[in-house]
Amino acid sequence: MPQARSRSRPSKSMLGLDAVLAATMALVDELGCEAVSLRRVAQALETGPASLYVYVRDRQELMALVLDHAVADVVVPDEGAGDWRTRLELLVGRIVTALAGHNDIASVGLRDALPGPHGLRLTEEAARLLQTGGLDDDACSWAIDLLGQYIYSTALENAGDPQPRPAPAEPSPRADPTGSQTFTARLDATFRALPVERYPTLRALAPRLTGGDQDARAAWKLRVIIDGLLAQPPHPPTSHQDDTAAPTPK
Amino acid sequence: MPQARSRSRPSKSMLGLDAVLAATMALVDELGCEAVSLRRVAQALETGPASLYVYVRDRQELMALVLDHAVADVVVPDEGAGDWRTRLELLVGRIVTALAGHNDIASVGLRDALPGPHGLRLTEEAARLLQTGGLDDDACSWAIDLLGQYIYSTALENAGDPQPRPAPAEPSPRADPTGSQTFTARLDATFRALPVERYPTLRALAPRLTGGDQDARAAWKLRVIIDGLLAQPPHPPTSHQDDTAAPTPK
DNA sequence: CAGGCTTAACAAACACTGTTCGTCAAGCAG
DNA sequence: CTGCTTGACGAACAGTGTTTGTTAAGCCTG
Repeated sequence: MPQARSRSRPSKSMLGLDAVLAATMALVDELGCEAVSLRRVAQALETGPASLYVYVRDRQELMALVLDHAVADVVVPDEGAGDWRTRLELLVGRIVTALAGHNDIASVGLRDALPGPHGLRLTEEAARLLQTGGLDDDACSWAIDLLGQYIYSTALENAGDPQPRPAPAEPSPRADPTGSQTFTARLDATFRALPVERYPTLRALAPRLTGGDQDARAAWKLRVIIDGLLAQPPHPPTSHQDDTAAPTPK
Repeated sequence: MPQARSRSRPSKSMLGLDAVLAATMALVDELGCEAVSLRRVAQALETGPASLYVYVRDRQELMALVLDHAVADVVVPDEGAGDWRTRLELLVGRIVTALAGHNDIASVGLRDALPGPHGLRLTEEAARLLQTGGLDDDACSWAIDLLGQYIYSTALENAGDPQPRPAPAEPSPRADPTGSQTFTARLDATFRALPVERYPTLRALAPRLTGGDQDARAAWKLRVIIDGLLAQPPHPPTSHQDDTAAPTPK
């Protein structure tokens, strides 16, 4: 029996962790992760930066909580959605979409964020589906790792320009082409400007390297990964055979 | 004559871009990417922070140059190394090893860095090998994308603790288990501490999720990706068939 | 040689950043 | 009433990236 929590309602409105997360998420959507400072969050809540430390230990922890909050509404596909593979593709796709909808929040997951409760919920489901697919425990564990990398990388890639650039007061119409465009556009320009004699393959692929529908590309990459998982021998022999293509030259 | 100090030394002049990159790389190796500030780089070079802006437009550009510098010494496997697949696995493995050897420098590539000359050189070779393997242009382009995500994510994962934590003066012997260990160790602890009834699969996989040899894991993941690439139909029909497993519910 | 021009180097400053410390107001336990 | 906890917050600290203006040196032109 939990003792009735004294809802202390002092002078101010007890801003609460949820309000902090919501405000931070809004700022992430608008300005991008790096531009979100504790002072801006506090300002949006009409308080001082030190007040946030009641609910959060670090800026890192705040961003990790926001990252987890971003996937809170992802629902796992139920049994009627299809077989395990269809369900897994659906699940992963939903996670990517949820993350990509909040600017570059996925970059937090790529670096140093431990999975939060919602992330763990989705990870559990993904692992369960992989086991249903017949993967053994080792493949399952490493597949979870690989899928995590795919999810965060792809969400970040689909998130669009990570730096909306606060738009200086006078945006010169004939701006420097290397600084004003989208990241994808700059990458495209880089490939198209390559000298043909030194980079024949990349020049030939240049139109395709950055083009195409993002969702179709993401779905294709996910299909590649799952096909690759299914191509692994379901039961690797007891001894390691890692000398076939080990990337350790030393 | 206001100043006849010893500072104006001809030998002091011309610190050079290479010296800046070398100093930055050393600091990245020692402190990690985020802790590298322009002031620290300048201090290592015995100069002021503004001097760096002669060679570099941004901090971003500096880090991008360092990232490219990190793969400068990667040699592409020659024709005697084996077939295209063996050569590709060797090439990618070398890139991952080179990046992982410089702390969390790979995080720069995951975010916002355009490929530099050496990155382009290696990308060209990877694309060439993929074409040799029989992949069509679309698959080749998207495979380059996928391999890039794999390379940076895996290099970052293999780089070890991204925050060496400057070690406070009084490291309490009974330290908080959530703050003092390696990231991998904390992740491992997170999985092992999960309630069994809610996360049965993750709890069962917990020992394997974070364990194992990093190089073997990386090689396995790369094998999965290439197997998946080979499993794709070599010639997708002219029209898109992206409705089979598209992750866009809308 | 003088004069101009370019370049590298820097000091100082600006507008911020994350984080900590000390304090203050409110509610509750004794 | 006193204590004590909890949340809120002003002020400050030690940094941060970047800009600006000012030097000193080298180099080309005349």
